[in-house]
Amino acid sequence: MTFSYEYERPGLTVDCVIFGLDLESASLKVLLIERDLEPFAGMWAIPGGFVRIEESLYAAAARELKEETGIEGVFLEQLYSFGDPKRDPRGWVVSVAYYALVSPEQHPAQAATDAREARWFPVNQVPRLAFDHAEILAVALERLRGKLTYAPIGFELLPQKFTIKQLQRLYEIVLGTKLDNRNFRKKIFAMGVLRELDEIQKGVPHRAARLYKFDQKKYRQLIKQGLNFQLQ
Amino acid sequence: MTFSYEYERPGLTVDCVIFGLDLESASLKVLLIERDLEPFAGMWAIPGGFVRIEESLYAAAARELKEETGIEGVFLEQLYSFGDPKRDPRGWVVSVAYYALVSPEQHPAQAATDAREARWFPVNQVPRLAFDHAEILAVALERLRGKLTYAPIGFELLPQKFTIKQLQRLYEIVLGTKLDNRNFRKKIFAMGVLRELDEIQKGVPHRAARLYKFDQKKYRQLIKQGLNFQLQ
DNA sequence: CCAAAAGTGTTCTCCATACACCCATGC
DNA sequence: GCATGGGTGTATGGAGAACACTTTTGG
Repeated sequence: MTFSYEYERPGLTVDCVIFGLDLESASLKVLLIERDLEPFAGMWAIPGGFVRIEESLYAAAARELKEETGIEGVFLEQLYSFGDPKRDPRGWVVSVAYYALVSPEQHPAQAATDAREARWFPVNQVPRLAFDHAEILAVALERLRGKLTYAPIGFELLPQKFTIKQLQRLYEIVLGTKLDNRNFRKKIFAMGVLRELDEIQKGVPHRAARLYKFDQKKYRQLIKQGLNFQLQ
Repeated sequence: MTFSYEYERPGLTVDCVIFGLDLESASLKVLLIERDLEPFAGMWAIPGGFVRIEESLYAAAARELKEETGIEGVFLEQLYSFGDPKRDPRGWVVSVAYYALVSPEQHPAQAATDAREARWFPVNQVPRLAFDHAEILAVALERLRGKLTYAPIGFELLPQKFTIKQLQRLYEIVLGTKLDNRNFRKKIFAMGVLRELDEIQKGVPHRAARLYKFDQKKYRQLIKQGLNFQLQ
């Protein structure tokens, strides 16, 4: 390794795959923006942009997320870096991809800086995407499905207060399986990471379900003790 | 996202955390190089270097691995990208870290381009490292331990032909646990990813153990069928 | 023949699964 | 009172964990 100025430098971007859960349509969605600028103007893409100097990768991802979609304060984790020399027609641009988990009702699609429009698409009905964004989305989906079974990140896709049935549907939708409600309840309660609230659902035309919260404190204690969250 | 030349560009490096298993000393080791150049000259570091234009990230990692240690043709996978603006005293340098798995007897430490020396260190006895390499190593270790339990990457750390006991020791060493040999055998055989060879160990002062090979074909069939490798 | 590691079965416990009915509420 | 989803218990099978002795080989 020698001094860096002897070497060509790539452009560096971050891209944020934003997942949201739509319980009504029972589908996992991804937030895309319609590009306003070349290259790929008019095409749909994962929101993202160039990293600024003196900015960490995480900070850049969080900034782009906010600038392009208005979303902030959500789960955001690095996914993978994409550096195929041909991935960007403008030249050598490496992208560090992140993925975010939000509950869409709290984050309606919102127009953005350099995009015409932002819109939620079901993950299995996305249009053709700019750059290598189809590949990035595929990697993100795989990560989400994998991580969901051994880490309690599912809660990030739900409102703070949720019913057990909603949590179960979340797993069914993302993993594409059917789960037995009795067994699911047993398992999720046995983990001891839910705090039962004194509230129930409002505005449903049938018996209202009890609401729960994810208990981060209890979860942290559990991992310290070496126990691991494992669903399915 | 606009044209890239409006933005500052970072230096881009790859770093390769190289893990090797030493069955004799029953320890997991990492291959480090002693830096010959500033910054951090004389200090130990993870091998790595700048990515060249027109080169994919994987290709850069594989090239650096070969140039700096002579190792090639081994398991090599992207780990994580590190972009803290202060991580390199020379300025803004982002690093995409990879990790490699090798069997050290097949890869004795070997001097390299811009290093004084290369040496294997037990992972819990590494010297102070240059840059943020201690953090990179920690992330790599965590990944290795995590992945070992659900993916058959352990074989990459052993010679092609190995005994069941060696495989068991591998898991014990990396995961830091003790395993029951009868249960371990049952489980590993039940997976059906080992091919029994007509050979036995040579040169041991006691009963020689049968040798096995990892059967990649069978493994691929199994994942196609949806079965998953799960140990512990 | 002795040291050292290889190799082998059984029991028990617990967790995952399968499965069907009553309950509470809004309309 | 009825439709709709909420909420509950039990029986069974299978996998993981615990556990100790015999076999083989080289020296």
